[in-house]
Amino acid sequence: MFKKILIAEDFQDTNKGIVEALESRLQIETIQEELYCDKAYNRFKVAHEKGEPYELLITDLTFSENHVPRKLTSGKKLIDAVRAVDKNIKVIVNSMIDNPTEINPLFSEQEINGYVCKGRNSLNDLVNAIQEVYQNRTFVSPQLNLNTAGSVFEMDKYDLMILKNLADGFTKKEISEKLKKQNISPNSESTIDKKVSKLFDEFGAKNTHHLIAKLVKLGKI
Amino acid sequence: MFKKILIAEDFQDTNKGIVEALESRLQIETIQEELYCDKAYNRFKVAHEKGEPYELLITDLTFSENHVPRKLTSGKKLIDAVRAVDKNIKVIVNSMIDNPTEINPLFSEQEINGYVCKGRNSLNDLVNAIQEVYQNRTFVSPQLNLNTAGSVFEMDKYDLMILKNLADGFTKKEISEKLKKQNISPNSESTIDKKVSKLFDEFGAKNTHHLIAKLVKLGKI
DNA sequence: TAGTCCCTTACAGGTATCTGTAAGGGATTC
DNA sequence: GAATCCCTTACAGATACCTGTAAGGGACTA
Repeated sequence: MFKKILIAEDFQDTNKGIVEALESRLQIETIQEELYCDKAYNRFKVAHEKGEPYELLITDLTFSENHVPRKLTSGKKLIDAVRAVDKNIKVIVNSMIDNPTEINPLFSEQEINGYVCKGRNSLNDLVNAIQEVYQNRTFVSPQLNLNTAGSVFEMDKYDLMILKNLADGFTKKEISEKLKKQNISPNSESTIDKKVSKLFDEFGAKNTHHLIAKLVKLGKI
Repeated sequence: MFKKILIAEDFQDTNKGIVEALESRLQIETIQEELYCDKAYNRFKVAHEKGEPYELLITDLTFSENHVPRKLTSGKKLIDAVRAVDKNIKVIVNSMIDNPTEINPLFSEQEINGYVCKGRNSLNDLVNAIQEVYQNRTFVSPQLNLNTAGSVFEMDKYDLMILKNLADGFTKKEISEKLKKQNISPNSESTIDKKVSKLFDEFGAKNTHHLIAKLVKLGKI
């Protein structure tokens, strides 16, 4: 089993819950917790330089702001920083995000080893994840179905781009002109009209205001 | 000090972190944790009927869905249900929400006794909150400044209502008619036009799509 | 080759949004 | 009372959105 684990999680209650669970359920010599990405990174780096590196990083993705100035503002940045020093360190992300479009890039781009979605079973999932990752396997909380990322529930990139532009205040005419400049087709205002109207049906929206509000709430925009 | 405390929190790691902290820092005979509102309510009711009531409820506001069918779907509903049985039970809300417009009604309408905002100091805040509430005082996490609720950064209720209706797909004409039916003034389409246009400036939005997207992202709608 | 299907596009008409002007009313000040 | 300020409202014109129709083209099939 891992001998040294580093935990980065800004919610104090969650942080303590994880430490307590790991101490009681796994045989790990050193479990170190930090509330800030920067502090976690410093601790990791010092240990690495002393030749006593951490073998596993467990980190949240979002870290709230407060008065303390920060260099590393998110779990993603922490992972990048840590991997730049030690590209072999194992990483498990522990977050409340359950959107496959956000989680998949963590595996494909940042090559994390496990993803645990916070919830009613997350401590059990986390223990399982640690054991799986220790065996060089990846782990994903079972309630997540990452395979559905490209399924019928996912909007295609084109539709998403249109909606993002609308949400950013561009008119359909402006979007049409943008597309023409970039030689992206289709690009007529009429087609954009129709694409958006189709999304009304798919998402049960009455108009564009409604659709945008829904999609932002769903985290798709 | 309280003898019986009931905790409702759906994140297992957070849940355990709270229990562990309270057990180690406060002298409380019974600390009962539940992951579901319904289960928490049942446990509360049984204890009440047996004449061994819980004296304090600590609850989150949001509880994620899963396959388990639920009657009580949020902390707010749990509080209402519990207070309907025992109007004297003390309630502390422990949530990550930091928006005064959402928190203030908890005090004014649901008459909660304390609010702890999850974060890097939330376990310490929670311990303080329990001690304050035990002394019949209210407690709010110090990083929250609920007094700013009506300040320049907060939108007034009227504007918010208009934007919510727009985000729900109603046209300004429909909103105007709604207001007239409810005898709420002002209610002309023209005034609504102007209110929204003013918000464009305040929030740096180009049009209504942009404004709605921004406000949803800010959690105000 | 002809027929079919689907996507793209243009266009038109109706509706909704956005902006500006102007008129009226209440509150305050002088 | 008169002047001023602010808010509400009506109205008008320009722009943007939404829907429907129709024409054209590419892909596929018979």
